Formats: sequence, structure tokens, C-alpha cells
Amino acid sequence: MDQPEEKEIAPSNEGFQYRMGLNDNKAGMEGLDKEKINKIIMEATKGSKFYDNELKKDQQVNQRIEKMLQQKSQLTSSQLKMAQVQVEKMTLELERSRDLSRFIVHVDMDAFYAAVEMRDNPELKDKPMAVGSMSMLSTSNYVARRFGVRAAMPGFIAKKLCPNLQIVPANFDKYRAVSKEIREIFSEYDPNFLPLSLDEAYLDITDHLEERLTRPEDRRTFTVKNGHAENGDPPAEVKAKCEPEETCTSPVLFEDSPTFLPDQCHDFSRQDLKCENQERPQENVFVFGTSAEEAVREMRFRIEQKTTLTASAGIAPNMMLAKVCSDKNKPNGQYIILHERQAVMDFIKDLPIRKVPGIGKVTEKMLRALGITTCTDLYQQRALLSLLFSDTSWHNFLHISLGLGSTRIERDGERKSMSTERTFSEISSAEEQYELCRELCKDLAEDLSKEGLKGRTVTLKLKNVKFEVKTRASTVSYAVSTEEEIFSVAKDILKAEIDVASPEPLRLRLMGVRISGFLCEDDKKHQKSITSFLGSNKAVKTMCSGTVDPKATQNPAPQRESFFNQKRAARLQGLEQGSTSNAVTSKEQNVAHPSSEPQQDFTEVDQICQDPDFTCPICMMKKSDWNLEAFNRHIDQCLSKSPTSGNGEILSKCEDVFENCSDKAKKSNKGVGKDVRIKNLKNKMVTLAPSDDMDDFVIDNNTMHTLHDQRVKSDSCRDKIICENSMENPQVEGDVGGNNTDVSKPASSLCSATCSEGAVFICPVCNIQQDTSDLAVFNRHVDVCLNNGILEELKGQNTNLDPKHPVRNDPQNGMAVRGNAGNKSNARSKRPGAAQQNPASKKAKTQRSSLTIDAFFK
DNA sequence: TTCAGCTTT
DNA sequence: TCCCAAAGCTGAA
Repeated sequence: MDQPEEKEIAPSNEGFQYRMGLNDNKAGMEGLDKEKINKIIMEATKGSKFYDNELKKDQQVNQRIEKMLQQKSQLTSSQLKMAQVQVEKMTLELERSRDLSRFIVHVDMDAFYAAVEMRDNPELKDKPMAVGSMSMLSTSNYVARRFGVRAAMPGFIAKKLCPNLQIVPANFDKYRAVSKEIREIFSEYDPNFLPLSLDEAYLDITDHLEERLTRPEDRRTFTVKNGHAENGDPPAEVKAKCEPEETCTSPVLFEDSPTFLPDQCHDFSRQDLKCENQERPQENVFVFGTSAEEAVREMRFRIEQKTTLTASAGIAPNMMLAKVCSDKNKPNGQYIILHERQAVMDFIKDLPIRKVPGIGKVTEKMLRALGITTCTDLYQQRALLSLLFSDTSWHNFLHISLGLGSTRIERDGERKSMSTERTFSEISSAEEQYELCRELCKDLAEDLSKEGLKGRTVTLKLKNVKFEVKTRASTVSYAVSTEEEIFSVAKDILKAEIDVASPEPLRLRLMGVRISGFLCEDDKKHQKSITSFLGSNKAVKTMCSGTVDPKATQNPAPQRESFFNQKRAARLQGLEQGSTSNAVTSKEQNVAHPSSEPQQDFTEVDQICQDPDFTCPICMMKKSDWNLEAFNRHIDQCLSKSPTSGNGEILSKCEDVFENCSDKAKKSNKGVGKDVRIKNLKNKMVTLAPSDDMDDFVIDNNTMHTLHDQRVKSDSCRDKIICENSMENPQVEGDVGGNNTDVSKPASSLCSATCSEGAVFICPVCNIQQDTSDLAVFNRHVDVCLNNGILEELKGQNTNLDPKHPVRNDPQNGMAVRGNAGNKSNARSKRPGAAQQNPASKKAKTQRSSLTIDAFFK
């Protein structure tokens, strides 16, 4: 981004000032000197509410520093010694793991937005200009920077610094288009490059360099016509000779920036530039070498030719160093740290900590208070830091001080939150605030929909006219994504804040809405399966509003190319090819989709159908040649080998499921354990999963097979109720279960201990209610039934059964289910925690024992 | 785990 | 006219 280059406001004890950047030493030439700049800024800001707030924040940092220094003064020498030992140990470990094998590049476009605007309007080229508005500037060109005009500075102050400043409104569509061009080039050097923003990216060019060694020269040769290549690279075979310095008219956007030609580049080998064709002065040919510097230079060259914009780059063994390097020769330059430990340490030695990504103004100030300003200081004080900062922080400091950073560019980071916020002139009317809130929710819902995300936590951010920022969050038990859903949560938060401020109005200048706590993939599948099987004839109702959002069910948010969609495609293909093994019978389709409409949504059922995963839940072994029988046999063996660990694990999963039920019940504030049915088969497991009416939990087939029986035995196991309870029969509620948290015990023993009189025991095999309240007796009955082979018989009745994909038609929820043995992920995906609830659905259930989920495991 | 505030870019 | 937006992290409860 532009911002890292042009640092923002840095408050200090004396107030605050805009931080001076790299070219500050040049400020005096045509612009203003530092002192004058600060004076103007101070005059423009002093006394404003913003300024007051900055001072307040600054005071808070000072207090933190004071507290830290006090802590420091209380440290004993033995504490320090111990810390020293600890950090030494860690230092050694880190040193051992140092990886110098990668070539990581950080590329950053120079004053990107400003450069684009100057390119498109050459009149701006020699004038001080900035992109943004009177309220805020995104970036400025290098002429303006001499006057102290920087990113994150309000335009009106910039105008005071530089009255001739031209402020151009940002045009993000244009920047995105240019960014696309740049990224096309990046991808040729690293197809998995990591974009950080429109103008900045990390690349790992290690593989490219390996390939580059064998790349013929013509593929490293680029021609410039009249100083500018037309969009794209010229044919490699076109070769011409010239003197590059004379004819390469690099689009110099900044007076003080060098041309492309890399005199300023570290370790540049001029021999790599060949100028061979004097007869064709209109065409210049550049041949780039095979080294890392050459590859990066070539990349920058191509960017410049394609966009007429310049980029700076850093090459280093890790991301942290590469980022620092890219700043070293900015603008339009590059820098490499050789891949040797000593080179890294030399580079780090005098590096000011503030240059390191992740160390901002507050951290800098805190470290400065400890006398730490360079990375060497950081290294020397590492023991002290380990005592004063959190683990995360001092580990980070230690990494920095050793010049270590991430050596793999991974797009691991699944997004953790998404938000939108808006600044406006004061809004004090509640009505307008609600309206705005709804608008923000709408925007956010659209953004979420683009990425197919749903989250459980809604955060409202409010900034009042005094610039005081408040965030208020609320986590709900279901994932929200639509405007209605988000608003129903956000408006309650807003209401609470309005109430708190009452009778004074809430005087806001900013409002933001954020969603976090996104469903993990498994949860998504789970939620999807729930909504889809309900979707055909039931609207998914949300707890918050009690209203139905038709969009939520009729037009589900577009998902990223999911596992399901892939499977769907595969399945459709399979069907087309006449494959019958995985085909869903028409009966199932009718059951699952009563409307007989084409199947629009694919549920976990699809996964089960398509992907029988015979991974043993005990030992996690997986064999491709296992069939159901062999798999079951294996599990039996596993269980008999290590009954404790096996059951322990199973039971802990079981507990997990219970916990979720319990949480759900707690959050619904409607009491726990209502309408919970518990299944127990063969004394091994008890588990729960959401049933069709969402108020109601029954054992889920898959979970049961995975966690409970550990075997795929039968289609008819489902829905046989061992032990049920109901809100309507609360006489035992609360006093069952006691404090039994021993999950190592078979669940049946827990159940025996906790089921109270009145439990209904229906054998899952013969489906006959048993005249007993003793679980052990009941379980024995089930075992007998099982041993009688009734299940096998039942299974045999289903003529559509693929031995690998037994199909169960669930009469209760209308869901066709194909069983597989299940695995960890399946089990997780069945967690009821993400289930949507329908509080309106309260079936009257009578004469059931009351067994609370909470009580069950607590 | 949740939430509010902080930090960074 | 007049001082951002978005995301991740931390620490306390």
C-alpha cells in the first residue's frame, strides 16, 4: 500500500507531528524544512477535537510505559537470569531453524495512486499533487512530499503546507485495472504470489530462479520501442542494439527518482545489460541475467514498460527482510540481502525497529522507553523483553532481532473478519443512526455474499464527535450473513448504546459494522446441510428477528467453489456416464426434495454419498481397499486393542457435541436440554446432532457411526430413542447428571447414572419400547437384537444399497442419507453449535424424562 | 470464549 | 467544507 511508505501521525509528548519520511532530507530544496512543517501542522490542528483525542491516546500510551517501567524496576536479577537462559535456549533453537534457501521478494509500487494520476494527466507531473480529498489524502507525489504532504494527512492541512497542492479524487477502478496488469507480471515469477494490496505483493521466486538458469537468453530479452514497450513484451526474437542509458526513456514520475536503469541497485552487474544494435536506435534491447537481482530487475522493467509506473523491490531470505529491503532504495530501486547469515545480521544490526513491519508508533515508543531503537538493542534486551511483553510480542521481537521471518508465502490466512464503516458529519438522531446502521449491514451483507461467508459475531463500531471510539460486539449462536440477520443483531447493540447515552443523544461521526467468527469449512458444510435439507419446505428462521428472510433460503449466498460443488460436478459427470454406484434413487430425491425440483443445493449428504472415507477414528489409519466390512472389522480390532484411548477420544468428541448443545440451549435462554433425545447403542457412545425441527436433537447417523457405534451397521439405527426429555416435563431437570465429567467412562454408564425415572427406551433395532428404566438392561436388549442380525436383514431390504454407500431414508426428517464410516471431520461438521434454531418450533412432547444436556456432562 | 480496545497498514 | 478504513491482535473477565 501507499501508507507504509508514508507513515501516519505519530503523537509525542509534545503533541504530535507527521512523521518525516525517506526524502525528508530533501525537504529543504524546494519545499519546507521539518521545523516549519511541524509548526504549520501544529497550528492547523491544535485545539481541535481530533488533537485532544490524540493527546489523550498519547497519555494512555505514556501510562502503559510507566506501568512497564515500574514492572521493570521490580524485576530481580534472578528473574532476569532465568529469562536469559530461556531466551538463549530459544535463540539457539531459532538459529538452528534458520532457513536461508528461499528468495522472497517484496514489490511495492512507488506512490501508486499518485503515479497513476500523473501518468494519466502529465500536467500534474511537476506539480505538487495528492490523491484523496480535503478530509484525507491517500498518497502524494514526491514533489508534494517536500512540503511535508503525506498520506493519511487531511487535505486541508496539506493545503496549508502547500497552497498549490492539487488534490485529485481517488479513482479505485483505475488503480484496480493497473493492479491487474502488475499482477499478471507477478504471476509469471510466482504463480502463488501474495498480493497485500493493489500495489504491493510478496513473491517467492526460488522456483523461478531455478528454472531461469536454463532459460535461453531470448526469453530474458526485452525490447523497448521509443522508450516504451507497447502493452506487453515484444517478441523475444526481436533483437536490437543500443546504448540503453541514452535511449531508454524511463517514465520518470518523480524528479528525484532515478530512471529505471539500475545504477542505484545493490550489487547490480552492468554486464548483464547488453546493447547491441546501434542501427536501430528506436528499439532498445535489454537482456537480463539469471540471478535473483536480474530477475527482479526484469520484473520491474516489465512493470514499467507495461504501465509506465515504477516499482521498488526487496529481495531477501524471508518476508520480513524483503519488506524492509523494498523500502531501502525507494523509489524505483531494489535491494538484496545475500542469503548468508552474516549478511542478514549485518543488515539487521543498525536497522531502526520502526522500519520493521509490525512495529508501529506505539511499540516503537514503548521500546524506546527501554532504550531500544535498533534491532541490535532488541537482541541485547531480549531477556528483559521476555519479562515485560506477552509471549507473542517477545517471540516476535526475538525473531526480528535475529533477522528471521516467514520463509514461505502462504495464503493460509483465511479471512477472520469483514467490516465496513463510514465517517460522516455528526448524526445525533436515533432514527438516522438506525437507518445508517441498516445501510452498513446491507453493504456488509453484499460483501459477505461475494465471499460466501457467514459469521457469528457482529461488532458495532462507533466514534463520537470527540473522536472517542467504542466497539461493542455480540456473538450469536447461529451464523449471520444477510442484511436482516446482521441488522437484527447490530440494531440491538446500537439501541443499548443509545440507551446508555440517554437522555443525551448519541453524537456520532462514524459507524461501522464488522462480522467475525466465520464458520470453519466443516461448520459451513454443517450449516449448509441443515439449511438445505430444511430449505425445500421450511424457511430457516433466525433467532434474532424471528422473521424469515426469503433470500436466505431461496437464494443462498454464492459460495466459493466448495467441496460440495466439486463433488456435485463429479457426481453429475458420473451420472451422465451412466454410473449407478453413487446414484441417488428417485425415491430419495423425492424425500430429500419434496418439491421434485432439481437439486439446487448439495448437502453433507452428498459428501457422504461421494466420499466414503474409511479413516479409522481410533488410529486414524486409512486404507483405500477397505470396504465397509473390512473397515468395521478394523475398528473393532482397534477398539479392543486400546479401549481406553479409543473410547476416551470418542467420548471426548461426544462431550464436545454435548457442550455445543448445552451452549445452544444456554444462549437461547430457553432452558437447557429441551427436546433432547439421546441415543445409546452398544454401551459405547452417546452423542447428539440436530434434528429436523431444530429444537430437537437426535443422534445423527454419521456422528453416530463415527462416534457411537464406530461401525456402519445399519440404516435403521437412526431415530431410535433411548432416552428423551422435554421441557414439558421438567420434574427431573437440573438434578440429573450431577457432576459427572468423567468422559473416560462409557457413555452408557453416564446415562445410567443420569437418566431418571420415566425415560422412554425404544430399541433402535426392533423399534419396540422397552419396559425398563435401567439403561444397562436396555442396552443388553439392544445387543441381543443386534446379534440376532436384524440389522443385517434390514439393510438387505434396501435394494438400492451400494455396499460402500448404504442409503438410508430417514423417515423423520426426510433426508436421504448414505452412510459412511465417518471421520473426524464429519464428526466435527455435525456439531450442533452452528445449527440454526427455530424457537417457534416447540412440539409438545409429553411423558418423557427430563435430562438436561448441561447436567449430563457436568 | 467473548469482548473491548489497541495496533498496524 | 475540513482528520480514514479495514483487519488482526491482546489482555482481561
